[in-house]
Parts: sequence; C-alpha cells; structure tokens
Amino acid sequence: MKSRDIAVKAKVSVATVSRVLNESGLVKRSTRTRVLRVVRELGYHQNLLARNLAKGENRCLGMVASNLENPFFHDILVSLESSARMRGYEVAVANTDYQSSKLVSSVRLMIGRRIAGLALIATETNAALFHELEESGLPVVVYGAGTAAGNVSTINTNYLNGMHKVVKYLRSLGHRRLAFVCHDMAVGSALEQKKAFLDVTRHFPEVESTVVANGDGPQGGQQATRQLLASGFRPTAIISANDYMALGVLRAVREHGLRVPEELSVTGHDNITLSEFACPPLTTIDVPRNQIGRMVFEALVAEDGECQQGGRTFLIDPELVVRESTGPVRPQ
Amino acid sequence: MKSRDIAVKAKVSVATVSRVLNESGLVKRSTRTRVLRVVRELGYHQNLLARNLAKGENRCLGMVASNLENPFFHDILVSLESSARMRGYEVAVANTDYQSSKLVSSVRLMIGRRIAGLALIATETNAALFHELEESGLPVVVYGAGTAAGNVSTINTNYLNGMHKVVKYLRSLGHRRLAFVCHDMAVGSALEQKKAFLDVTRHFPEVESTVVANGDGPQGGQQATRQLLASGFRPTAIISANDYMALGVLRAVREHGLRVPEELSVTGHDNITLSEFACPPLTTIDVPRNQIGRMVFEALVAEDGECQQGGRTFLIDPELVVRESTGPVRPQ
DNA sequence: TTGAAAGCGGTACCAG
DNA sequence: CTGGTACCGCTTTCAA
Repeated sequence: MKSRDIAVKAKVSVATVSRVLNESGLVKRSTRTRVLRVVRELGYHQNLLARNLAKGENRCLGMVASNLENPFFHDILVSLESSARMRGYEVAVANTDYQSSKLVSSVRLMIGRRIAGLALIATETNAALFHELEESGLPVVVYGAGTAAGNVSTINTNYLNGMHKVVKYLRSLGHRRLAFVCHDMAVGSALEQKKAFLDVTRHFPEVESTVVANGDGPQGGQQATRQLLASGFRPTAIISANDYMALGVLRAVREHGLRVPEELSVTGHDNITLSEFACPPLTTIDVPRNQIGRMVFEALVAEDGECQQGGRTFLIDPELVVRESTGPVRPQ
Repeated sequence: MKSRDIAVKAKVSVATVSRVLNESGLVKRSTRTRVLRVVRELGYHQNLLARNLAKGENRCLGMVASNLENPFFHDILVSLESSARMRGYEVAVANTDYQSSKLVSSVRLMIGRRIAGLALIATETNAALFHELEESGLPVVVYGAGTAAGNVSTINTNYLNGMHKVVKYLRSLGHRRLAFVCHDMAVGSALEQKKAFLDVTRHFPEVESTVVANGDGPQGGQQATRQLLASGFRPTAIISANDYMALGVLRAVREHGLRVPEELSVTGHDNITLSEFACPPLTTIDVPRNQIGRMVFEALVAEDGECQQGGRTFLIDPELVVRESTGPVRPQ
C-alpha cells in the first residue's frame, strides 16, 4: 500500500495526500476529510523509510549502552526518551554487552540509519571509532570518556569527588581496611572509577585497601566478593562500583555468614531504585540519571531543533546517600 | 556522502559500488579493492533508509513491551535479540509504560518502518489495534493475550497451572490465609493471572484470600503490601504477581516488623535473576524467558527466512522453584 | 565485468 | 487549493 493508492481512491494527487498527512500546506477541508477517510478505510501507514529519505532528516536519536540490564543505564534511556518524545524525536537503542565489536557494529548501524545524534553511554571504548565519529560531524555525546571537541560533547561524573565522600565517611566510622569491587573492564569510565579509588585511598595512608573485579551485575558482585573473602584480606567495608553489583556483594557477604553493617559495611554507587530495596538498604552515591538523560538530549539537539554544533562538557558532582548498609566498626 | 561520491572517486558506476557493498553480482577483484579503499578513505556508510526502501525489505523485528524496566521483559528482549542477530535481523524496541496510547503509537511507528514482524509483549491491549494488525498481514506474535489466527501467533504462560502449584505448595505448609499482590491493570495477562488466583483458591474452600493491586515494580509491591497489612486481613502468605513487585513486598513486610518466612511467607513469579538475590531468596514460579524469546523469533520468521504465515500457539508450563522466602506456618 | 536507467514511496517546488 | 514532477540514495534488471 502506497500513497498513490490513497491518491487514486480519493481522487487527488499524491502531493495532496502528502500535504494532509503532514499537515503542511493548505488543503480544502472537504478534500482533507476525504483523504483521511480513505486512509482509515484502507488502513494505510506511511512508509517512514521513504519519508525520511525524501525529507533528508530523521528525527531519531541513537543511544548505545554497555548493559541495559543495569538499571543505571536503563534509567538514562528512559529519561532521554522522555526528553526526546517531548520534542518529537524517538530514540533507537542498542546494547553492547561490554563488547567493543558490538559497539562498533551498533554505531555503524545507527549512522546508516542517519540518526540525528548519537549517545554513547558505554564503558568500553574504541579509539578508531571515536576518530571516525569526530570526522563524521554527527552530534555525539559520550558519557564517562574522552574529551569534548568539535561535534562531540562529554558528560562525566566526578568519580574522584564521589569516592572521596565515601572514603571520608567510612573513615569517620572507623574503617581502615577497604575493598573495592568493580567491573573487570579496564577501560573507559570503569577505569576512571578504579583510579579514583586508588587515588583517594592514597590520601589516607592509614588505610589498607584492595581491588577485586568481575562482571557487571549481581552475579559479578557476588563472585568478586567470594573471591575477596577467600583471599585472606579481611575488609571492614566494601565499596562497590555500582549498586547493581552491590546487590550481589550483599548476598555474598550474607552467605559468608557476616552481618551487614554490624560486621561488614557495604556501599554502592548510582542510587538506583533497587538500592533502596536491597537488604539492608544501600548507602550509596547518587548519580542523577534523569539529569544525565536531559543533558544527553541537550547536547544532541539544540534549542531550535537543529543539530547541536559545539562540543560541550557536563560534569556531575554526585552526593552521598547514607542508608543502612554502613555502620561503625566494632571491636572484634 | 552517497554512493555516487564513492563511484566518482573510484571511477566506477553506482551500480558497481552497490555490488561490492552487497557482495552481490560479480566484480573484478581489482575494482572491488579500489572501491573498498575509497569507502574506507571517505568513511562512507550506506544509507540504510534508501537501501531498505529500494530492496523493499527490512530485516528488522519490532518488540513492544509494557515495561522494560522489569527484568522479565528485558530478558525476553535479550533472548529475542540474540536469536534475531544470529539470522541477520535486528530488533527495534519500544516501551509502553502500560499505556494503551503508547502501545498504539509505537505499533504504528513500527509498521511505518516496515518491520518484518512484530512482537507484542505487553500486558495492556487494544481491540482496534489488534484488528488493524490482523488486517495488515504483518506477522505478529502476542504474549499473554488473544488467540492465534491468520498472521498472529500467541504465546501463553499457563498461569492456572503455575498458580495451582504455588497454592498447593503453600497449603502443604499449612497456609490458609493468602493474599495476592498484582498490577492494577485489569487487562490482558494481568487479568489472566488474577483470574487464575481466584479460580485456584476457589478449589480450596478452607482458604481465605484477598487481592490487592498497585503499579508494577518494587514501589508498587511495597505500596500494595502496606495497604494489605493495614487492611486488617492478616495473611500467612503473600503471592506476588511477579518477582519484581515481590522485591517491594519483601521490603514492606520487613518494614512492618515481620520476618520472612518465619512470620509470613512470600512468593514471586517469573524467576528473574534478581529473585535469587532477594533477601531472603524468593520462592517463585519459573517462566523461561529465553525460551519465550526464541519462540517469538520462530513465530515471526520462518525457517527459510521468509515471513511466517500461519498463526501458531505456544503454551508454557511453568515450574515451581522453592527457595527461602517460604516456610511452614508457625503457631502464633 | 560493468554502466545506464527504471523504480522504491515519499516530499516539495513550481505552475495553474 | 491542487497537480505535475524532479529528486532522496540505493538496488536491480537489461545491454553492452
């Protein structure tokens, strides 16, 4: 079914059909209703491929994320979608599962689709791809990596600051043996976060620390923690790279027979909704996903609806949220 | 940038460029490499809008779900994506947030995109839309609602059976006062599930029961449970419509000062990954999302890669998974 | 092995 | 207000 069919049945030209469907140009009321009736009768749906090709624009943004299963990424998507929807854009998503190859193929696919802007909310990176993106002129915003330039904007969380708040807080509770549980991806924002932990602990010479890594998610957190608790190092507090992993950390700690926070404190990062439903509710670092989603949209689409030009830089300063998974060190 | 540009720079025709990019037709080795070099040099990406328009096919499936934040839906998406990818398809997703209006607009958008098949994994329904879909001839598969016919297949979970297993199990532990916590959407699969609860409890005349509803997710489960515990009815076991809500149920029970399972048993439904990380780990009904994802793909795309024709029916018989959130009733 | 040209289903400009 | 028509960028015969 094509606009021609509608045109014939409604005894008008395709141009007119196009006009009524796009509410562009003037059309006599009677012809408009006639066309619309035929459209309804025939159950016609415009071919958006043709439409976008002809118009040369595609009001669609792309977002590629490392792991949409992690509510952190998902929340950003939801927020971005809502901003986008409000301005007549839709957003196409792709998951990379932390694989660089999927990152590349997803991005290529999106470029092929002629999206109006691209959000890279991924932990992993790919230098060649980034270069390609810079060349392309496509508005791009990347979270947690790289530097703003030309068409690419960046949004970063101040991990150093967040980590400092956590460690200072734990120190105030008397903790001196800290463990950091993080992803095993030694790139992008995961790396930043790990560096932040190392940097901050260095400033507290009395603190002993260790790092243990595994996959993202509860299972990853659980595995890493099992490993940690079996290692001989006996932390009084575990700092998790994100809340989603922390869920697994809590489980592993419990299964080891340790009570939280009486015998071991645990902190998360991101303040996802689930962190409040953890047991006990997680002390964490709040990273405002809503705000990030809005920033992404702003970075990609200018006020006037045109594509954004200059590369902008956004920095997020996260806050500490104290709940029940942390407490003072008790003498053994 | 267009294929014309490549053609000019490589001193060939656009037809040839098309041939090498699609590996269709024969091309002399030397020209092929020349074209590919130019493509790389110029960082050219095919315009997929034009390509799909010209080819008249779009190897892309659509999935619209009620709430991708609920890991149940998300797992189905992941599974479908993996099946699709293996056969050269991609999948476009849309979220409806349980709103019928979003359902309709998302589906229309997908039809406009000329997707090859559509999966409706949504709780809510819309009669007019379903009718429209039947007319369209587009391969459709719907989860948890409607009946197979023509181009539409259905996948259903045998809620009755699952519910029977749960109630029988709880009865064997001595429970006689049961509460069912579910979504407040009185349509589609949510309705089926509620009916299943009502039907099954009717078969156990000694059982007292009540139903309380709220939004999906932990907050919904929490709210509903607060309401329940304040109502005066004092259940010995709470059956949650899904694990994601159950997370909130557990929290509300805990915050009410009741211990699970000693003072109150809780069950979930779906067996999402998180159910194992709940505190205590949830007794639940396993609904195999992987299998559902594969079924969806099978229902949409035939073996030979053609569109599927006949409407098929799949029925899933879920299993009980006993963990630590349920226990025998203790004398008060 | 390659090129020319007719679509694919729309949009948008120009006449009338 | 409405119709005719030249594209949009790519695929696919048909000839050469």
